[in-house]
Amino acid sequence: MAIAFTIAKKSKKSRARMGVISTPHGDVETPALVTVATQAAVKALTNDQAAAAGSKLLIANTLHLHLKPGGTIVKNAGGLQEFMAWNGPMMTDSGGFQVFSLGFGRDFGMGKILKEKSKAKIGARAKPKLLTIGEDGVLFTSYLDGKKIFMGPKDSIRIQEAIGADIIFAFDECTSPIADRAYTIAAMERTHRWAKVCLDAQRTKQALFGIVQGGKFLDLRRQSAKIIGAMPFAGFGIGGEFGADKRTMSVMIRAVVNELPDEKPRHLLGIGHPEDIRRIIKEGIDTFDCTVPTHYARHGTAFTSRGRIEIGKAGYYKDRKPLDPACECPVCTEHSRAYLCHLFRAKEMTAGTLLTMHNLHFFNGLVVQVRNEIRRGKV
RNA sequence: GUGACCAUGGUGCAACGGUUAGCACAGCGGGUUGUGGUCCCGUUAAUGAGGGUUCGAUUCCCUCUGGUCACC
Repeated sequence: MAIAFTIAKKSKKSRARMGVISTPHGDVETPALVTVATQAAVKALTNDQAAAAGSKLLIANTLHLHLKPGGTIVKNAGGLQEFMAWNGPMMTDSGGFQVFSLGFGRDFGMGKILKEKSKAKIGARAKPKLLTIGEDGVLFTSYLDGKKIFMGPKDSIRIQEAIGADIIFAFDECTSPIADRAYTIAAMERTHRWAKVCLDAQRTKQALFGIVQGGKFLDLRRQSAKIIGAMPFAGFGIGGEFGADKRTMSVMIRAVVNELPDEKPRHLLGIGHPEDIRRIIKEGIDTFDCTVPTHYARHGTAFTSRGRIEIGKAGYYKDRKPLDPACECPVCTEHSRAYLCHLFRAKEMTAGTLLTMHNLHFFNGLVVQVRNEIRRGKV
């Protein structure tokens, strides 16, 4: 394996642990937030800005980079890190989430976490329009030019090998939150078969993580974790949805973590609102990625120690305080809410940049705080 | 001074002699958890003033007020 995972301390109060993931591109202290850089860029930021905000480990996306510019371009540029000049560790997500997000997600305007009000309209047997899922993989319709793109587990691994991140993920099917038990079982079992194909296909020394599925069904989650956890992966991702509320999420993660080998890193895919961070770390999650700090920033939401701020509200025109008086990030030390409000309403790109810098600083700070609490035996 | 054209939410436009006057932006509220890079949903808000024709006028006519353009 090209990465090593060292656990420095296990909590006595929870399943939390702290440690270090060592990669050819440097070390990452865990627990860690993985900053999303889908298209080989943290949207709105330069690499230096992302690093200054405390981001150590980035995750790019295989399907997106495959569509543009293509794995070969990245490979010929010297690999992902060389290509984007990021001097640190990186992951690539396999494209499995896009089976959902470009399918059901797009067709029904749905996130992977189901909100009560969207439930009614969608038939349980509805099929996404832009893709077809088969035993060997998924036929995507490119959102860029309408071309049909086939991607199966072997293709995803080939592409991730070309892209060359330190940690790569098995190709899975992220099911929609409305999927019924029968469909979830079929998709889960297919994901398990694909996991085996990914392991067999791999030719590089990159760390390959398997992905646990099983949707909102606790027994399926256990089953999936047991099967995937027994495979010789370097680490594990936990994907899909986790039920209706935060407590259910904890229960599901706990059930999965209990089945996974203790000595290998566990990555929670796509979860991480501020209020989730301590909760998921306590269940034994080592790394997690989330678009919330960056995505919300570009839509005008700043996260602060005192809650969310919608910086576009006209009232902030007159507010000369920083976003978060308790924050020491460059945005909070230099800029007022009034200025940020103006930038956002004037649609200046800088608004997205500054809010992203702040949000990442805030989220990374929360993780550091929890890490320190583990160190001091408080979590 | 004369003539033409115009006057519709905060702004820019649309509509028709007939029940709830449409759209965009702005405003306000909400959403956005393995990112399709400024998005999605909801909501507030208007026929310049006065008279006339008509069953009924934002629409047609007159006057006034205000504006734009042209001419003297």
